[in-house]
Amino acid sequence: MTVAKRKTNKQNLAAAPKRRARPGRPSKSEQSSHSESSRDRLLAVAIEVFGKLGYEAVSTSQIAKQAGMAQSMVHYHFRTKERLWKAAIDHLMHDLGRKFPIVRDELKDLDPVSQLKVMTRRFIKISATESNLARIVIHEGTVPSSRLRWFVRAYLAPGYGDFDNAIKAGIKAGLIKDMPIYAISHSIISISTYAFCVAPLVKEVHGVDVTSRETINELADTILDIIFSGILK
Amino acid sequence: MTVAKRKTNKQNLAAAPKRRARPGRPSKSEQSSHSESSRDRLLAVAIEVFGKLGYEAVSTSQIAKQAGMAQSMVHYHFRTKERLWKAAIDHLMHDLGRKFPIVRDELKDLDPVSQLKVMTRRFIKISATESNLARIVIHEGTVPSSRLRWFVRAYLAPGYGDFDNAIKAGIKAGLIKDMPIYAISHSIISISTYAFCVAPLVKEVHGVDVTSRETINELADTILDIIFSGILK
DNA sequence: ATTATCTATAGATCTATAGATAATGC
DNA sequence: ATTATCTATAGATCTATAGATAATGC
Repeated sequence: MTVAKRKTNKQNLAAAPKRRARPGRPSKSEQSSHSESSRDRLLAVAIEVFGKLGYEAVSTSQIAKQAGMAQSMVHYHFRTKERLWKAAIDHLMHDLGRKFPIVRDELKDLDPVSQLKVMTRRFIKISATESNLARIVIHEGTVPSSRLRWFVRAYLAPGYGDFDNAIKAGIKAGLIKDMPIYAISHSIISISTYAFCVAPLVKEVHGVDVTSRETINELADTILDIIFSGILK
Repeated sequence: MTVAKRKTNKQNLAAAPKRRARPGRPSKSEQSSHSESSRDRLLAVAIEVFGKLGYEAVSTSQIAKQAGMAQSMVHYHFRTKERLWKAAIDHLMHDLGRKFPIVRDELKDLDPVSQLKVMTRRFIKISATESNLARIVIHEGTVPSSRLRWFVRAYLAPGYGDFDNAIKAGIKAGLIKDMPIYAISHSIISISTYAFCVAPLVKEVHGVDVTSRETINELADTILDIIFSGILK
């Protein structure tokens, strides 16, 4: 019975660091050759591949292999695949919070519309430079699950809340049209993330590389313009 | 060695029809008890679950089970999982073409902006009632693959082309701002699909059910308004 | 003793094929 | 003979655990 070699989707998403193929705790000199701890490398790879392929489609072997260690290390550090996923999200959100520091305080003196503009441009930049967040949100958002509920409670609801509040204030101040708030925030968020999420699709359809600096700026300008004043002249 | 029962994501996405658990070609009377042929049932289930979970995350057993037949029937009808995926896309696109008939001819007499408005509203309605298309696009769009290239060539490029052309004409006529065309079409498409794609997320965050008729209409009105004239008063 | 690594393996599940079985259609 | 179904199975892969091994740190 000849069985065709099973093709899985392990298409070299990143180069794996050389694996030390012998058991036992590594010596300090060995450790320092990787700047990151193995736990951190697992997290970094997890964020990448969970974003690209989604939770179910990724195996712990793939992750370990790309991080350059044995599959069992995933379970040594995180016990289960699900806990690895949660730890990866925590790591990602903490990281983003550090790289793109928090919103509201420094914007206090601006009117709500100016606040919203700053927030939107910042959000576009985040989506462009860290598209894994938006990808993970979309992968998880299509099906109800305990992971989704946890993610929403822990991170997404507060994030949406910032946008919702600015929009609400803008409507109250008579600056923004009186439209349903959820519809406005989802519009802003979708338009700010989509193209970066499906970068390979955009490349395929329009030949545009949305990861290049100039394209990101061009897209950001266009998106801001559309959101606030539409495409009509 | 006690191994925890493996939890896969087979959370009853739909009720399976009762399976006839005996071999041999079914008699005609048996056949007519299902209105659809087993091939069509497989396609319908495939569209649903590939949309929800993505290609890799779905197994042929899950699909067969939900369609109420043995796993091997997938291979009898489609030979491989990949061919099932392609057949499902073909079926879906053909179906949509039938339900939402083609664009350009009947719109010839309108100015480009009016054309674009009609196209956008139609696209929103498609996304709302058949969210599997948008979901599959997003699942496939995040990673380059042969499936993505095929999908773009066969269906997506022509679809985007319609929008691109209307936008181009609008810019030429001086009605639409001179912004990059790809940026405008991706903006329209993202804003028209996102909320329906991540319906469970919207439900979780804002408590809004985007599958209800009134919400769909409300969202469509808001989206059209934003795209063409922005959120500012 | 603790920590961090590896190899080996259990038991479930995955895709695909082989082969039995029963109805249809010529 | 052809078509449409099923059961059984091969061989790969998946998650998780057990247990060996080697370095660190007390």
